[in-house]
Amino acid sequence: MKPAEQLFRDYLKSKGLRLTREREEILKEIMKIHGHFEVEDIYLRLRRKKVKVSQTSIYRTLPLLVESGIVQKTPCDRMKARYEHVLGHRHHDHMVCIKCGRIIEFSNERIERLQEEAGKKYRFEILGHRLVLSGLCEECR
Amino acid sequence: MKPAEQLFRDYLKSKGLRLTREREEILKEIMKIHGHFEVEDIYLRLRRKKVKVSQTSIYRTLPLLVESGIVQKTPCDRMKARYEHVLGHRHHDHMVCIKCGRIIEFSNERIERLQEEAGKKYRFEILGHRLVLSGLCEECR
DNA sequence: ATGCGTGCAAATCGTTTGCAGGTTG
DNA sequence: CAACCTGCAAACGATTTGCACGCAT
Repeated sequence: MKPAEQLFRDYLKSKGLRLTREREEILKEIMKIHGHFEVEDIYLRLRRKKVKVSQTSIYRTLPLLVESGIVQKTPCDRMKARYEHVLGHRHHDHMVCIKCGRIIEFSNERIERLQEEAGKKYRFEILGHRLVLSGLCEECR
Repeated sequence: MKPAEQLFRDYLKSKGLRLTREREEILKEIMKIHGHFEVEDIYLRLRRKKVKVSQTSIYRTLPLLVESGIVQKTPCDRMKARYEHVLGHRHHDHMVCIKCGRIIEFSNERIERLQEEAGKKYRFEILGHRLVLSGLCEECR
């Protein structure tokens, strides 16, 4: 069994919830997507494979996946929520184009280290962070 | 006349648009808010002062303010769009204690420079950024 | 058997749009 | 007058919720 599914199962059990076929299918599909996705993406991909899961179930499952640390909501300008799975993915930050909504992922080791330093300076224990650069992407500027 | 209003007037003129009473009131109110805001915030604040402006007008004015560089859309998780005015603000970042909610403002010149570098690497024009460290403050750890 | 889960359809919420009347140059 | 603006109400699209039935423990 894959770590993501194990994690999810443990999380659900700890909350007295169940790992149903639908939740399993949704998780499996999400783990196949490397990059951002929307609710509709999952729905269409599953439907294309004749896997029967309603959009409602996807909407209801996503918060559970976020809560269990497998999936993250990513920042966005648009109305539609975007997500990405986060297991086995190194941490990265985001640039969001305020014009077209494009999201560029990047990561910078030195920035991470400076954040740690800033934390120390204020005796603040950093448990997580989120850096978003907003601006114009190459095509929109 | 304040620079923001001048900027806006120039922008509008360049597009053949007009600086109406409504647009002026909206801009004035936005410039008073130091931090982020939502459409409804502006609406309620104006209404409380008996200034008559419809939500529709706010929705229609915000893109103009963004386009003219006075206001920025800030990335967000929620459904509601959030904005902030961007003129004449020194930038700072935040540490948020997840236990007591305390917010520590800090700024770090070297982090800013590294961000600029990262932007250049992707040919991304950075107009704003937002760094949030979440964790435990001195007293809560 | 007891709840939790499901899909559907209706409801909700933020935002956008069509329209009729008002204002500006 | 032509073009822009406004407020209202209706439309819209993403998400949430109420409900009746189904399924897991």
